[in-house]
Amino acid sequence: MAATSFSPLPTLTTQSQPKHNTKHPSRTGSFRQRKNMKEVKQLHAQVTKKGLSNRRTSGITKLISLCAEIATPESLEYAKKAYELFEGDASNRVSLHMLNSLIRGYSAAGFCDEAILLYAQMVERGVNPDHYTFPFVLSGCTKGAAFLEGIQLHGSVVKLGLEGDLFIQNSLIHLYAECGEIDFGKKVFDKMSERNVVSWTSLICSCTRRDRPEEAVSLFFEMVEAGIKPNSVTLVCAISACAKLRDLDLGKRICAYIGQQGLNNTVLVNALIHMYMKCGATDRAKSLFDECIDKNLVLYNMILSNYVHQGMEREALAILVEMLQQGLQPDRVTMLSALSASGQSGDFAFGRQCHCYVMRNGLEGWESVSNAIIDMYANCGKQDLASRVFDRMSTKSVVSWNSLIIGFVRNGDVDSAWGLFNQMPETDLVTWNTMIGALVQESLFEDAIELFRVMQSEGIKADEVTMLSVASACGYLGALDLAKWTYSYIEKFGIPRDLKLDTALVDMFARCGDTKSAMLVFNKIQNRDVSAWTSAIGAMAMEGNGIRALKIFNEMTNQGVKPDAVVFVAVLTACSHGGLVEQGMQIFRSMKESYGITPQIIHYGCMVDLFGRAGLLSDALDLINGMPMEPNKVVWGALLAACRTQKDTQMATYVAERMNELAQERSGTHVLLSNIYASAGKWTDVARVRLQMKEKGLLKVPGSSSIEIDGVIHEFTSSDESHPEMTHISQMVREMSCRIGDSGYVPDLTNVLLDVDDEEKEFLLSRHSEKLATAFGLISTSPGTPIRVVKNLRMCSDCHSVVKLVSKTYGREIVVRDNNRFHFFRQGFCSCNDFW
DNA sequence: CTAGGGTTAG
Repeated sequence: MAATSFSPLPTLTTQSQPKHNTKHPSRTGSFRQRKNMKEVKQLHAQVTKKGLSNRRTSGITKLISLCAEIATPESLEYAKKAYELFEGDASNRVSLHMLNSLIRGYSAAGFCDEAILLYAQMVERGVNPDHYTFPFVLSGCTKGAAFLEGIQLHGSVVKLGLEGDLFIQNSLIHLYAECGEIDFGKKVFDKMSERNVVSWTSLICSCTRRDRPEEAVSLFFEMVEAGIKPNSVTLVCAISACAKLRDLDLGKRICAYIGQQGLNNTVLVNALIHMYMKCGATDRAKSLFDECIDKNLVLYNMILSNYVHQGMEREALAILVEMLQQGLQPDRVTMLSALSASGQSGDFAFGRQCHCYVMRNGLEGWESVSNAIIDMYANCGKQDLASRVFDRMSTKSVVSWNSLIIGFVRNGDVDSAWGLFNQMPETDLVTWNTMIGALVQESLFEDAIELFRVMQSEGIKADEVTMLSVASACGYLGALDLAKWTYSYIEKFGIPRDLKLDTALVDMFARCGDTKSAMLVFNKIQNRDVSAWTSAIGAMAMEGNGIRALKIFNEMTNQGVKPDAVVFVAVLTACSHGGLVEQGMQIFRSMKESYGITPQIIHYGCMVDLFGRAGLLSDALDLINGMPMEPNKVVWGALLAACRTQKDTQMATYVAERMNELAQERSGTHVLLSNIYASAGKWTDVARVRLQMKEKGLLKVPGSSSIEIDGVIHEFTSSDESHPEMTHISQMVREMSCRIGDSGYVPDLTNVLLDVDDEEKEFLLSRHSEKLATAFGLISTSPGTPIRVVKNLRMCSDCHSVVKLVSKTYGREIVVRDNNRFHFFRQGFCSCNDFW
């Protein structure tokens, strides 16, 4: 009797995606696959013809086996149809063989669910799986990380008395370990009476892949000690563990086991080259690469991604051209690098070509490729195209959402990013880091801290990227208590401190006026780069300690660290605040002469400031007139500020006229600059640019001062009455004026830039935000406590005199941070010696 | 007919 086989067989729906990055469900397929499909079609035609039943059966078996090997959705469709043609008893050995092959095919293609479904249907029909079935179906589970199904299958293995089978045990080890349950795998491993090289390799490989490379390496040596000889697969796993550890010496020790087999294994050579590249042994990697006779796609992809990671887009393009000349067809991994390179270099034309290639070759079904396209468009400033790609994606994960919101943030549209953030079905650490960073970028520092608190309450663990944003927010708020809390948070939760975070911490303490802590952190930094040195020099500049800033700068150059344009801004600012005119001029000259750095407009701005603060207005003007570029608002602004302190109205008028002649500066260039910083993760610099924009009036912002009381930040803007304690504060301001008036204080009305009568001027002056904040500080803290105020603009001379007198009259230490430096007031004197 | 390997987006 011709019993039909059980049906239905699993149907591949369009949503069905391989669970693991295996073979791609390509529309075109490779040459090899096309050739095989031809054979499949021939076999299929033979099989569908009527003929002798036993001949058909062997044809079907052969067909299914071939299709399983090809393992593409198309070939699997054929395999399924072929099985339906089988007319024998579903439970006989031949049928079992066919079903095993089918499961093997689905597993190999990464269709985990279908493999499991086939297995289930097999059992349902009373067909007993054998010792071939389990390795096949378990391999599918491994690719789909189907842990629970794996446990069930493990149970069936035991029930069928197959738990002693070496192949099945090895499959189970691998399954558990790949699901992140390495200890489950180890349990199986420990119970084995006999272990072969595959057993060990499975464990080693999983440790490497699950980010436990140290364990992988120690297992490798354990295995060698147990007398098992590593084969090329073992070596590949161990070597990639070394690549992850960036440990060249360990890598070399493992290479000793390569032995006579030499380097005739492509995968091994690829792994070695990768390891050398990751460990920084570029020359060794390059020579191995050049010696390679059969450079394959994976090798090219590897080199390509390495170049892209290092920001070497030109070299990346050269590699891409070379691989095309070799006749290799770029795959999705290639495209990930190519798209990332186009984004990095902002090459929209090339990026679009990449997008077209992806569409032509049906690679857009891979989510990672579509995400990379979103990144590319966002990096090229084409956020609308990025959104369109996002909208068209059939499946999108949290990564896709992240890519889109990061694009909005990068393109300066934080509102849209925020809107999406609230809509996201799922968030992860990157999402939160992006949004916190976005708020810092927008100079919404308190909101950034608040969002960080929300993130904690959601149970998401912060990492070094989070803390980078939080630290720079604390720094800009000048909130010392918050800064200290942030520092201990990092210590308490063992958040890894990389160079970037250390630098941000130096900056944070410096901006909170705690130079001691800043330098303590700085002194412990190993391998300081120029940014780290810059933050220390910046700390000195903020104190007005020009001498020490210069000392640190010299120390840096003596240690062989090459100065960049940014560090000179810090050094020149320090000279300016310290009144070191001669030294400043010398440094400025040395930029070009000794370091080959052409001064940019920002450096000229510093010099104008330097001359201006020292009262050398005509020198400042000469410098401006001799500048190789057109002076901008910043340069003129520095001189104007100097005119104000020097009370040189004639020159002030001249400067004001020049400023009015300037075309309205477009904020576009600033957004651009802040985006450049944002893309480099330099949130501190981003915030600085944003603040500069505000100060330059590109975004109009009134003078404001803030003070932190018990972890809460109170902000005052001039003449703002909204604070709940305003009545008390007003009383206090009046009291302050009276008491310091007795010590001879006379308001300096030239600080009011409005044309109003003197009484009104005096009132406006008394409402300057730093006075309000100081008054609030006096009310809210117990006698003797230092008061710390942060002001967003330069302190006016009247407030400066008032705070000096208040510090004496009330016996308080008062610290005011203005937009570029600190003033420490004590006993009627200020650390700046009235020069700022 | 069975198990283990190299590249992979924010």
